[in-house]
Order: sequence, then C-alpha cells, then structure tokens
Amino acid sequence: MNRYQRELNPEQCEAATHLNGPLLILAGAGSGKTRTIIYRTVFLLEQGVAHENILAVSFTNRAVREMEERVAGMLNSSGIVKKLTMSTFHALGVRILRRDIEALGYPKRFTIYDEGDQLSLLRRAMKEHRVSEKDYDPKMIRGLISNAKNEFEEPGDVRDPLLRKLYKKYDELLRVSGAVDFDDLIRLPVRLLNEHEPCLQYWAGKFRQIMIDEYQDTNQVQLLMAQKLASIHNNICVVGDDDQSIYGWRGSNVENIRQFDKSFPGAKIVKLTQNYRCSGNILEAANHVIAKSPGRYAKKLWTDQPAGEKIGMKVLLNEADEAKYIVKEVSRLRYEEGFKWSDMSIMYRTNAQSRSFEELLRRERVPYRLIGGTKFFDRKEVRDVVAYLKVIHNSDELALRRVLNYPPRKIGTTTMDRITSETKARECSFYEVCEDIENVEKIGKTQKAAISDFVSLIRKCRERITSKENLSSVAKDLIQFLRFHQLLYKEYEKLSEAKRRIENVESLVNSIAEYETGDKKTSLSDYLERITLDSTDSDRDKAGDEVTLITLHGAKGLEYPVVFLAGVEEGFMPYFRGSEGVEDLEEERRLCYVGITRAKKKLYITRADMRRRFGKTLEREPSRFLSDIPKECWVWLANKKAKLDLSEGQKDQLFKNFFTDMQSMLNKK
DNA sequence: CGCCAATTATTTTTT
DNA sequence: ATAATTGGCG
Repeated sequence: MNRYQRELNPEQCEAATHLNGPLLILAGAGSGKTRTIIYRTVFLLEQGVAHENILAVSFTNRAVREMEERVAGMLNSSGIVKKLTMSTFHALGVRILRRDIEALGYPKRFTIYDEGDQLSLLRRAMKEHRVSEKDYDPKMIRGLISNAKNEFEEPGDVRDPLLRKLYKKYDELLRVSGAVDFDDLIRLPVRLLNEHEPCLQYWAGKFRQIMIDEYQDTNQVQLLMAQKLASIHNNICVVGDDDQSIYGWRGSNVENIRQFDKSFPGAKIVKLTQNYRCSGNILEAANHVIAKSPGRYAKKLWTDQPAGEKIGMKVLLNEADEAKYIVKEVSRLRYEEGFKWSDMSIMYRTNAQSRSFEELLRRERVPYRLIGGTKFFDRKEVRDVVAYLKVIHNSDELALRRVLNYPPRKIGTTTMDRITSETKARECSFYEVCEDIENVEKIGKTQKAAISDFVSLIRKCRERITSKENLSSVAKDLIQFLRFHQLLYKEYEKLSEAKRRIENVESLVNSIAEYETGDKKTSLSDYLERITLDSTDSDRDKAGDEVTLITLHGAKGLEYPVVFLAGVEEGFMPYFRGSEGVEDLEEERRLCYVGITRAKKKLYITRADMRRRFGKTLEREPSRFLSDIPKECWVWLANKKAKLDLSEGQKDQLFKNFFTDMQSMLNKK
C-alpha cells in the first residue's frame, strides 16, 4: 500500500493519483478537497513533473496562501513551492499581461483600476456622452459592462446602442489612462492567448499540469482562459462543488462545472462524498436542504460520525434579543462547555447584520473579529491617502482629480474642467498641465498658486522616494504635512468616528512599513499593485482566540465547531433585493446549504420576529428552507437556567479561562 | 469656491 | 440610522 492509499480514502486517492487528461473532482462540503489537491500536487512532483510546469489557480489570496503553506508543509521545503505557480486568476492574468500586453496596444507598465476607479472612469464616459446619472445608474452600467467583458464581448458585439457607446468610451478612457480593470485581467490574457501565438506557446507550453480550485465560481471568460492554457497538454484538473455555487450574481456560471465534460471532452469525474466535517444531524439537515436543488450532480454526502447533537432552533423577538441570546450562549459555551472563542462563529446574510452582534460582544468583553464589511482599502480616508501615493507613483489622473482639492485648496469643478479642456488642446496629461499651470489661461491666481504648491509637494515626495527613502516615512510626513488628522476631526462631527478613521490612516502607514520589512525588493508600484490585487487586511488572517463574525459568502471554505446561523428568515434567506424579490432562489438555497455545512459539532439556527431595517420595523417570517430540515434533526431551544452547582473540574476550568482572558487582554494593550 | 441644509441611498461581494 | 451626495446661497 502506498502513501496515497494509506492516507486518503479511495475516491480521494483516485483523484490525487490521476495523471493525464481532464479531471473533475466533485468535492462535497467537508470532503477533504484541499487535502486531495495538495496530495495531487505532491504526486505530480513525484511523477517527475517539473515545478515550473505546474499551475494551481484559485479565487482568493487566502486560498492560495493556504495551498502554498500546506504543500510546503508536506515537502518540508518552502523553496520548492516558490517555483510552482500558485496564484489567483487575477494575479495570473497580470503575469500574462506584464509579458505581452504591448501586443494589444497597452503600455507594459499598465495600472490596475479597482471597482471604485472603474466607476469614476465610467462617470466621465457618461458625462462625455451626456448620459445623465439620473436616468442610468452608473453602478448598473458598470455591472453591464462587466458582464459583457466576462462574456468575452467586445463593444461592437453589444446589442444595446447606449451600452455599446458607453462600453466603447469607457474602454477608450482606460486605454488613454494606460489602465486595465479587474475584468480585463482575465479578458485581455484570453485575447492574447487567442491572437498572439507566441503567448499561447509560452503559457500553454509551460503548464503541463493545471489545477483550478472552486471551479463552480468560474465565469465564461475564465473558462476560455482555462481552455486556452490547457490547449497543448490537456491536463486540467478542476475541483469544485456545484452545490456551493453562490456567486452567480457576480457572473459565475454553475454550468461550467455541470458541463465540464463538454468543455473538456473525455473528462473523468471523481466524486468525493464522504464528509469529515459535520456530525450526523447537521449533515442530514444539509442533505435535505440541498436535495431539492434542480440540475445538480447526484451525490449524497455521508459520514461515519455519530449523529451528534441536534440542531438548536430559537425564535427571538427582535434583532437585539437575537444578539443577546447568541452572545449569552457564546459565553456559556466558552465558560461552561470548554469551547474556545475561536471555535465559534456567527454567520449572517448581510454585513449590516453584524452590527447588533458587535455592539453586544464589545459590551460583554467577548473578543471577536469581524470579517468583511467595507474592505480596509475601500475606506474613504484610506483611499484618499492611497490616491496621493498613486499620484506620486505615476500622476494617475483619477487619483489626481481625487486629491487635487483634498484637503480643500480652493480648486473646484470650474478649475478642474479648465484643466481638462487644456489637456485636450495640448494633447498632454492632466498632471503635465498642472506642472505648467502658470501658462494656462483663465485660471485664478489663488488656484495657480495652490496647484503649483501641490506639484512641488508631489515632486518633493518623488525625490525622497527615488533617493531610496522609506516609503512609510514619506507617507507619514505627507499625512502630517497635509494635516490629515485635523482634516478628519473637522470632517466628522462624532469624535469616535474621526478617531476610527485616523486609526485607519495609521494602519495604512503600518501596512506600508510592514511591506517594507523583510528582504524582498520593494517599490511603490509593487505596493500599489499588491493592495489592489490582495486587499486582505494584514491582520485578518492572524488568528487570535476570537469569535468570528462573517457573512455566508465569506464563510465558504471555512469550518467551525460551533456555528450560529442568524436571521434565518424570509428576506435574508432567501434574500429579497429591493422590490424585485428573490433574484435566484436556487442560489439562495445553496447559500443556506453552505451555511449549515460550516458547522462541525453544534449548529444554532436563530431568527427574529421583528427587525428594524432602514429605520422601519418589519415583521419577519421563518425562512422557507427551514421546512426542508427533517424534524428529527433539530430541537427548540429553551432559555437556559443559570448553572449554579459546578463541579470542581468546572470551577478549575472557569478560573483558568479567566486567567487566560486577562493575559490576552494585557497582551493586546 | 465653500458651507450648510436637504435629500438620498445603503445592506450578497472572491479580484 | 447613518453616511454620502447634491443644491442653493453667501
């Protein structure tokens, strides 16, 4: 018996030791998916596939890091892992583009625009075409353009004349800015692979073995990319679970995984159906919820674990009571049942639901970490500082427009518009006009002085950076010089709000300093690219002993001994979007399934009868998915009586817990 | 152009 | 409920 047979179950082993031809690994929730692909990577290396010929792609930086760490752990060498290409789809796209993008007429040193940048650019496109933002919501148009790009449609392919016009203009603006958006990071590499033979030869030749994780989340253009990359060696292994496809509203197409053997003829399919995560009752409930889903691969997860505890259901009066109940239960599990804080997770559908839990957890001094919400680098105050860095880096016009009058320098729309028209007259960049502002007509004296001060500020920062000064110290001085703190105090009435934002600005400086420590070569452009491609809060992954608050989407791929599914009501699960009602009921069902299958030992399902939303009180009904959970799997939870008579062992535990709590509190300060 | 008051949107989200 | 945006006025 070899190592693979010994350490994997028969299905996992079959998948891990598959060598040639397309392979689909249908990996049910908790079926040891990651384990299987780690073993397969090692297997490939053992079979003599060279490191540089292996590509592993996933969606999130977190998943990539996990894969890297676990492969390194198995090989006892992190040096080898560096030669494997493990990457997100988007980071891989960047690599392909950095090599050959000039063939498409973009500059080699293109910049990457995130969603916010996209929106600013689109607004300008709409302005130029005199399309009113009142008539057409830029966010919606952005979504439509994004859909078109993800379907690999060029502007000319778009039916709707208005959309065609805006898409075209938007792409033109990207081009003159020397920028690409997130969607382009997949779409343009596909164009290169299609149109530029040397590019195809290089990449499709290089990757003899390709693995793609979370394949159920791929969209049309990602499928095209996969097909192109696999077109020479035809060794593509995708891993995923159609039951966990929850990103359809972002353009992912569950049919990609359901029709895998159509995209890659002759594909072998291996199903991993043994679940190692959930106890019996939890898995039983999950199986019943998902069973109704139409068009899925037939598979029923099974476990050899005992039935375990039944799922606890609880109905509360309102969201405050729901939070009270859960937080009390969390504490009880910690102090009476010996769970760690980090064993427990509270999950909900929308980020806004986290608030009531946060407030109470803070009040009760329960350590928690909140995952998701407005991402760190999307916060206004952080974006403002980053915009300065972008201006310093390459005079990026969008960034420049953002900060030219922030902090206020008496430069308003009139002046901005005049500069814009000057760029057209002179056929030069926005920044170049600013540099030569003295010779621009019709600009006020005050404005001219302000702009030339601004330009010399940027110049000074550039000089300091080219003379190898630390980025973080330049940023620090810049913030001080701009009197950013005072600005924030002025901008926010609430002192606590201003302080929070100042903290964020400080965290940004810390993030730069952290980036600079270590022996890797660092540069401003590399830092900026990193934060657009990997917006992971640097402290998000550091695991302390904390209760996790997370949305169902964020929880995919995670597991906890104890899960609280909160707000399991019509409106949240399934989610009602505005007046349109449910967007995709089946996807909502899958989301519910994802939530249930996160729990290993204990699952609580709670809901409230009433809820305040946008300041109005609403009556809430139980989620329709609850009726699919068999009666034998769950029980109503009563209010717990305080336990008065503790055993000696329990008292001892309580004391220990108290002690470690104090310790961690002190460490934090 | 800056400031204040009124108005309006915001609550799925890997990159 | 709250933060961000917009519109009118000085």
